[in-house]
Amino acid sequence: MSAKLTPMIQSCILHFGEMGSRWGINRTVGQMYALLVLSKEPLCADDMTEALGISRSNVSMGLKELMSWELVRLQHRQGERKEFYSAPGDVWDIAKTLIEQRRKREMDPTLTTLRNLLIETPANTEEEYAQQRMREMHELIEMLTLWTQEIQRLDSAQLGKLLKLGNSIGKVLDMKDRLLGGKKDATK
Amino acid sequence: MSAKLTPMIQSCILHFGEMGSRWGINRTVGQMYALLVLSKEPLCADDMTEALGISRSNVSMGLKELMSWELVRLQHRQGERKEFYSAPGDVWDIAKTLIEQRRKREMDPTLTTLRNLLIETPANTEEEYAQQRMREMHELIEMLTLWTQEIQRLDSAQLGKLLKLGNSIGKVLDMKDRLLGGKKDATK
DNA sequence: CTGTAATTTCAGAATATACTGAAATTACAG
DNA sequence: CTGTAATTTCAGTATATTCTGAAATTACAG
Repeated sequence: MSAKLTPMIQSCILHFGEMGSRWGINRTVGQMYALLVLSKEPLCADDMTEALGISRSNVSMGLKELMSWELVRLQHRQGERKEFYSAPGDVWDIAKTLIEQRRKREMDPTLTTLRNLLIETPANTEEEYAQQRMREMHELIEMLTLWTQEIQRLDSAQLGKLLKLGNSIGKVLDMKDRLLGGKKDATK
Repeated sequence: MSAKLTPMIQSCILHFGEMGSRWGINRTVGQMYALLVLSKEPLCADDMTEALGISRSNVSMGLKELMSWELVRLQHRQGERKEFYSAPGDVWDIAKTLIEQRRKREMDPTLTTLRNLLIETPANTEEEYAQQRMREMHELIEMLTLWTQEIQRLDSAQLGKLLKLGNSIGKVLDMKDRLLGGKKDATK
């Protein structure tokens, strides 16, 4: 990581690099994305090469990865071949994309696998039990999937209000409790 | 992966092994956990060694990992040195633990880092902009943290009702919209 | 205590992942 | 078209992770 990044920005980039490896994306890709998010202006591949001190080809592969996650916007400039990249201006958009992509990569394949195993007829008691567990997992993951879909509908203006209200999630869940026929009546 | 697992159970275990590597836990640990979840009876380390065809020491390290995630229960039997392991009987308990642990590993360190960077005084315009993004990220992650805490309060009985109602999450969010002063009135 | 059946640790081997530089390809200004 | 400035690909290398077997440690039945 070489030129012209201030210590503060460097620290942040390094941290997201480390975190990146705990998510599916690797360290370098994490760093690249942090760099993009923290930059006001779109960056070209060479900017990233220089800022992070990694090879040009590594940047190219990282960008490909970020594109496949739909986390970056591509921009051209008049009369220039060079391509410029930027992250969405709204962090909630970024978060929603991450949630959506992770759902696709982590939940969808599992739902498919479980469904296929659940249509088989259990051969013995063990399989009966195992299928029961699979059924529960399937049900749960399907619900989480629904959940993530609903989240996609929340735009950042709504989210902003939510934030302003403090812990209103708690209130929403309390409301849900009533909705679900908790012991108390609907007027609290 | 050797003895006595039926094809159906094998497939499921292999799948969760693959998925495991997309989460923080590695393939073997994923397989071990699937095996535990699908088994009615608690298993000892040797059972896992045999069922998955991996070394005894690998099982030992995997169990250590699963213990650190608090995903397994440890049981002893009268007059035996051997230890037996099992997964919680309720998949929602498992999911809640996963959510909680991932929060600890993925969000908490980031919140700390961001907080530390945000108390610094920006040295120039770039840092000002960068700090603004960091502030937004911090706010968002803090909210997600609150969210996960609320989720911990949901017990599986409540979740069961939720499932029965179909897509009631949508309804809950609609209700939230109204709560947040969406444009429409509260009667839909 | 003591013997032994169990678990844990750890250095080295196997495997998988990430990174690089050089060569191939592509896009477009002129 | 053509030349060139850019991006992409990929084989080889470097690095990191996972797995193993052997040795060390631990727990407890007797």
